[in-house]
Amino acid sequence: MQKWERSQKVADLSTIEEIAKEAGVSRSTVSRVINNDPNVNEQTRERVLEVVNSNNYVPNRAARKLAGGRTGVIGLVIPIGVSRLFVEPFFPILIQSVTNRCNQVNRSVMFWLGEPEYERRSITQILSNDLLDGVIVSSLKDQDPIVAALHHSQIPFVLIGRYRDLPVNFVDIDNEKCAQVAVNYLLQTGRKRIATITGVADTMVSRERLDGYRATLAKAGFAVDNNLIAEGGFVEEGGYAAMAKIFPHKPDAVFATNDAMAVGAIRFLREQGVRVPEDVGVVGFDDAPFAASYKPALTTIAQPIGELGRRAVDMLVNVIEQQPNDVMNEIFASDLIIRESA
Amino acid sequence: MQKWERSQKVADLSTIEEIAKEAGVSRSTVSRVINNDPNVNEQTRERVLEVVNSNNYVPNRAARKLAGGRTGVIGLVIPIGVSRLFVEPFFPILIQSVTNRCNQVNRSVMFWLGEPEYERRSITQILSNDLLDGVIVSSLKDQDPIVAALHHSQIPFVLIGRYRDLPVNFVDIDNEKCAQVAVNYLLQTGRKRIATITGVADTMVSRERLDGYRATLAKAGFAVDNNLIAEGGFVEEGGYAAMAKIFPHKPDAVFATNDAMAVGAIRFLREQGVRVPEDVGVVGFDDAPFAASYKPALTTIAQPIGELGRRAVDMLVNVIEQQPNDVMNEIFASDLIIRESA
DNA sequence: CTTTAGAATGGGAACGCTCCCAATATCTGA
DNA sequence: TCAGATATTGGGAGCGTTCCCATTCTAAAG
Repeated sequence: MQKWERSQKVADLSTIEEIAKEAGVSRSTVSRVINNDPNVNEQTRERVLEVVNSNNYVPNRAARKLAGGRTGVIGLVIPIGVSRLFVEPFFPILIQSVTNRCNQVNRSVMFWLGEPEYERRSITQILSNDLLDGVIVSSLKDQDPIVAALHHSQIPFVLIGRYRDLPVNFVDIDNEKCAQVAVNYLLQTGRKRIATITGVADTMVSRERLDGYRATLAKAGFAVDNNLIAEGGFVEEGGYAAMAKIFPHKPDAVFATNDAMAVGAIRFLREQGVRVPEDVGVVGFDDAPFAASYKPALTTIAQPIGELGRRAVDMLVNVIEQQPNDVMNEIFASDLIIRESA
Repeated sequence: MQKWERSQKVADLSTIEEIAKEAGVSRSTVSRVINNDPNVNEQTRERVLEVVNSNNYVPNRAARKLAGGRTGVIGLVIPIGVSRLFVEPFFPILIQSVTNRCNQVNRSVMFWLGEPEYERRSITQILSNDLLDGVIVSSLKDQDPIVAALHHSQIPFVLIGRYRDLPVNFVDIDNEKCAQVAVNYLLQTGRKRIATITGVADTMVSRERLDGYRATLAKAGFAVDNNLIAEGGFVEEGGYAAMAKIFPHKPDAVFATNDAMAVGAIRFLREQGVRVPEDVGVVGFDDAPFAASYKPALTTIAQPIGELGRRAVDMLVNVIEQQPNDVMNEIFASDLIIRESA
C-alpha cells in the first residue's frame, strides 16, 4: 500500500510548470535540468532535482515529442512468424536483452512481431509512428522493404544482422567464420562426409553460414556434395525433415545452423537407430539454453545474443543522440562449445 | 522500390491542417472524419477520406494525446525473469497473440519484461507513461504492487490471470478445474500415489492448481501426502529437482503444472531407469509446441493461450472505449490432451 | 416570404514541452 | 571603477491535435 501512495503522489505535481513554481524557478530552467543542460547553476540544479524527485515527476512524453524533443521510445521489429519465434531461443533472449537494456538507459520499447508479411500499412505504421526515436530490426530477409524505407526516412535505426544492399548501422557475428570453425572441428575429429542443414533461404545469415561451410570444405580439399545440403527453415521439424533428405547420402556429420534443427536432426537419427556422436556427429548453433542438458549435450556455436541486443540498443542510442555521419558496425566473436554431440 | 516511394509520400502531407487545405475544408472537419464523428456531410467525408488515403496520412499520436485524445498504444507487462521467459512457451505465444491482435485493431504495443523486481521507478515509469491508453499484465505474483497502483490510477487495464484482492478486469482459465481433470484422469487410469509439481509460490495459478489437486484427491477418498508435493518454479530444472525430491516417496504418477517441468521430471525418471508411463505416469500443462513430438508424447492440459491474449486485447480496447462501470471477467475452457506420457 | 430548428462547418484555446532569444546577474581585466 | 564577457535565467512561440462554442447553411413550418 505504500507504493500505492507513492503513485498517488505522481499525479500531484505533474507538469513542468508546477515543478518550476515549487522550485521557484522558470519552466525553462526545469527543462534545462531534466535535459542535462550544463548552463545551470549547481545549486539551482540541485534544488530543482530535489523537487523533481520528491514529486516523482516524469516529463510528458507526448508533449516533449511535440515540442521537437525525443520520446525515449525505441521500436523493435522482428519480422518472423510464430513458428520460429517460440521455437528458437534466439528471439526470447534477444527480446529480453533489448528490453532490459532499454530500461537501463531509461527507454521504452515498442514492439512489432512478424506480421505474415509486410504490407505498406505496417511499414507506414512503423515509420510514421511519431512516437519512436529510433528502430532496431532483427532477422531480416533479403530485400526486406523495411530497410530501404527506414534508410530513406530520417529515423535512426540499427540492424541486428547485416544487410547487403545499403550502408547501414548493424551489429552481427561473423557467420562465415563460425561455420568455418564448426566444420573445421568436424574435419579435425576425422569426419569425411559433413552435411549441413541451412536455415531460411533469402537470408544473409543462412547464406553466410552456407558459404562458410562450402569454403571450409573446399579449402580442406573436399568436394561439396549438394546432396549433403538441405534447408531446415531454422525450426525443429525442418531439421528433422532435412536430416531425412540427407540421410540416404551417408553423412558422418552434420552442421546444423541452429540448435533447434540440430535437435530435429538428432531425433531423426535416433529413430533410424543411428548413434550420435559415434556414427554421426552433430554440431548446432546458438547454444540454446537446452543445449547443455540435452542428451546428448549439444556441441554448438555460442552466439553472444544478449550482447548483440545490448549493443544494438547502445548503438541506436548513440545514433539518436550524436547523429554521426558514418554508419557503425560491430562484429562479435562466438565460440565453439564442445560437448557430446560431436 | 515501390514501397519506398510510398513511404516517401507519407512525409508530404503530414498534418491535419495540410489535409484540410487540400480537401478544401477546415481542420475540425478533418478531425471529425478521422474520428468517425457522425456530424459530417457524406460527400465531404468521402472527399476528406480520399485525401487522407492518397496521402497516407496518419495523425500525429503525440499531438493527439496531448490534446486529450488516445495514442493507440497498449502496454504489455510481464514481470518474470529470463529463465522462465525463454523456457516456457507460454510467453512467446502470449506475446505473439497480443501483439498480433493489437496490430489487427490498429494499436501498437509497448513492452515491459521482467525486471528483477519492481521498484517504484518501474511502476512510475509505466503508470505515468502518458503514451499508454491501457495496460495488459500477465503472470503476476500475489500482492504485486503494480495491480494496486494500476487500480488506483485511472489507466484502463486487464490482467491475464485473476487477482484476489481487488475487483479487476481479467481473462483466465479455470485452473482448479484443470487440475481436477488431470488428477481425475490419473485416478481413472488406476494410479494410487499421485504427486504434483507446483510452479512458483505466491502465485494464484500455482495455488489454484494445487488446490484443485488436493480437492480432487480428497474427494476421491485419498489422503494428501505432502511428500508428494514439490515446487518446481515452472522451469525444466525445477521439474527435475522436484521429481528428485518426490521420487523416494514412491509416486506412480505426477501432475506437473507445466510442460517444462514435466519434461524435467521425465528426464529425472529416465535417469533412474523408470519407465514413463508404465511405471510412473506424467501429465503436463500448457500443451507446449514440443509436447506432441516429445518422447514420450506429453499428455497435458491445453490452455488456449492465443485466445487468452486476443481476448485480453479486445477486453482492454473495450474498456478504453466504453469505460464500463463494472469489471469484466472471462474464463476459458481447457482440454486434456491424452497422448503417451500418462 | 419569414422564422427557426437542426445540420454542417470553422476557428480559438489548450494540452505540456523544447527551442530560441532577450534580459539580468556576475565576473574579468585594465 | 567600468566596459565587456560570460554565466544564468525567463518567457514567447510553436509543435499537431481535440474540444467546445460560434457561425453559416439548409429545409421545413408558419
